This record gives sequence, C-alpha cells and structure tokens, in this order.
Amino acid sequence: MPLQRAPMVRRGSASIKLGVLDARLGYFIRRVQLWVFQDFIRALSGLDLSPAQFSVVAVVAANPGLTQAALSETLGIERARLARMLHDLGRRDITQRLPSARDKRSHALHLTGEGQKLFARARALSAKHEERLVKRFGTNRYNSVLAALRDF
Amino acid sequence: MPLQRAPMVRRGSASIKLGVLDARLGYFIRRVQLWVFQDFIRALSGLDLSPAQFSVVAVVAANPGLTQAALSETLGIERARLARMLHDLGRRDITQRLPSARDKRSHALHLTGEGQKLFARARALSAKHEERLVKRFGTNRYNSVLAALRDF
DNA sequence: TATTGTTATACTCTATAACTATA
DNA sequence: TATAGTTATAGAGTATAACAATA
Repeated sequence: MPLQRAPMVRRGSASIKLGVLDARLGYFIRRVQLWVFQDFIRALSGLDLSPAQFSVVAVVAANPGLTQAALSETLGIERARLARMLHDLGRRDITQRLPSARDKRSHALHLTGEGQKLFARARALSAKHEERLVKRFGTNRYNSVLAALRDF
Repeated sequence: MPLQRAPMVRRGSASIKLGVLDARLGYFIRRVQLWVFQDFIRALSGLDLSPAQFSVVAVVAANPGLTQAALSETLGIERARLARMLHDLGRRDITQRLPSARDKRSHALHLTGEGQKLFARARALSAKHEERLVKRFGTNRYNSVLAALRDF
C-alpha cells in the first residue's frame, strides 16, 4: 500500500506578524481564555457541565441558601440568564430553589443530594484540568498570573 | 427637603465565598477578559470597531496581501465568520479583497486608504486603553502577565 | 481529492424590556 | 417605588455542513 501524502497542515505560518496586537494584553487574554475553557469543557464532558454551570454550582455549594440576585452579582451572570440556568439545573436534579423565610420574593438556593455528588466529581475533574495549567505555565508563572488576575 | 434613602446597592456582599473557584485560573481569566474587552469597546466606540474587527484590521495592516485562510488560522476566527466580517468591513471601505495572482481561489487582503486612516486612529485609541491596563496592573505585573500569556 | 471562500443553519451567550409578586 | 424572579426577543459569537470554483 503506497503512503498517503500527508495533508497540508501549515502548522507555523511563521511569517505572519501580529503587528500591534503583539502589544495588546486583551488579545492574549482572549486566546488563553479560549484554550482554558476548551480544556475545561473537555475535562468535564462526561458530566455535561459548562464553565458557567460549574461556577454556579461551586458558589451555591460554598454559600447554601444564597439568593439568585446575590449569585448573579457575584458571578456577573445576568439575572435573566441565571433563571434559565437554574431552571435547567433544577430539571436535572442538581440545584433546588427553596422558599425564603425572610423575603417571599426570593429563593434560597441549595444543591440536592445528587448535586453534591456531581459537584464532588466535577471538582476532582476540574482539579486535573488545573494541574495541566500549572504544568503548562510552570508553577511560578501560574502562581503569579493567578495572583495578578485575582487582585485585578 | 428630606434626605432620600440611599438605594440598596450591596456593593461588597463580602460574605459570599467563591469556594473552589478561588483556585481556578479560568474563572479569573474570564472575569478579567470581560473587563478588558468592555474597556476596549468603550475606547473605540467612536470608530465602531469590535475587538475582533480590530484584530483583523491590525493583522491585515501588518501583512498586506495575506489570504483569508492564513488570517483565519492566525487569529483563530472561523473561515465562515471571517467571510462575513470581511464582507462588512469591505462595505465600510476599510478592507479590500484583490484577486490573488498565484491562486485564483484565494484573495489578497489589503486595507483601503480609508482603512489605513481608521487603523491609525484605532491604534492610538487602543494605546490609551492599554495604558489604563498598565496603570491598573502596575507596570511590573502588567509586563509579567503579558509575557506569560504571550508565551502560553 | 483537497483547499478557498461563501452561504445557511443551529446553538449559546449577552443585553434588554416587560411582566408578577412581593417589599 | 424598588427589588426578586421570570419570560421573551434580538444581537453577537461559535460550530457545522454543503456548495462552487480552483488546485
């Protein structure tokens, strides 16, 4: 059987210059953010949890009983979108909305028993993802970038 | 006139914990990326150029004559989306697609005269945006974060 | 056969407004 | 009057597939 000719992959295209983009932090932040999210999605693909859904579950787990408004403000997710997300997570028996004693308008958010199990697995899978990031950056660089972005 | 009661702003909500998110780089990258893009969009609002459009114009300016496929691969923008973007930028007399001499399938991308003027202004406005980032991070942190993300 | 560029479709995310029930 | 939550809609961005022209 003859060898197939390798498809033209054009890996480097090294001659193409970024121009002024090479001095724009936003460009590199965006590229790295896309890479990180793709790796995260792959890491949690078995659980069918998006980065945004994971962030919701994580904050509810750390603050049982908080309201949707507080969650929305903490994560910067629009209230309207959060309502749909919680509807979906509720259908999947991950989160639940209990009536609030103090304010009948608001809900107290909790994880269900199933939600807690799912979160434990998601947390472990996301920790492996995080280890990949540490390796890719190197420990020192990872720590300094995390600290810089956290303080921003 | 009696003082109006200040609206409940709930600035800090300091009691809400991030939980495991506090050890996830992707969360902070996403938050900072959103802030940076919003500041960029505000900075260039007078020119009506999105970050993605700016990146296209910048790379065409730095590599006159390159093809859409090369541009697509460099910036990680889908060919399908890039076709629509260039259609729009062409309608606005910013970019132009000239026939390629060597390959009749492909186009050679260039800025128009108007496109070059627009790019000069966009570059200046984006430089002011970048200065805000430098101030916000501090020069040392800015430089180390930029280097780390660029090398990623 | 594979690549370039185009069109079309579907899905997600974002932004906004309008609505209800409570406060 | 303002807030909590919901629903609906429109606009971007992303991911695919299919297609014509060319290699």
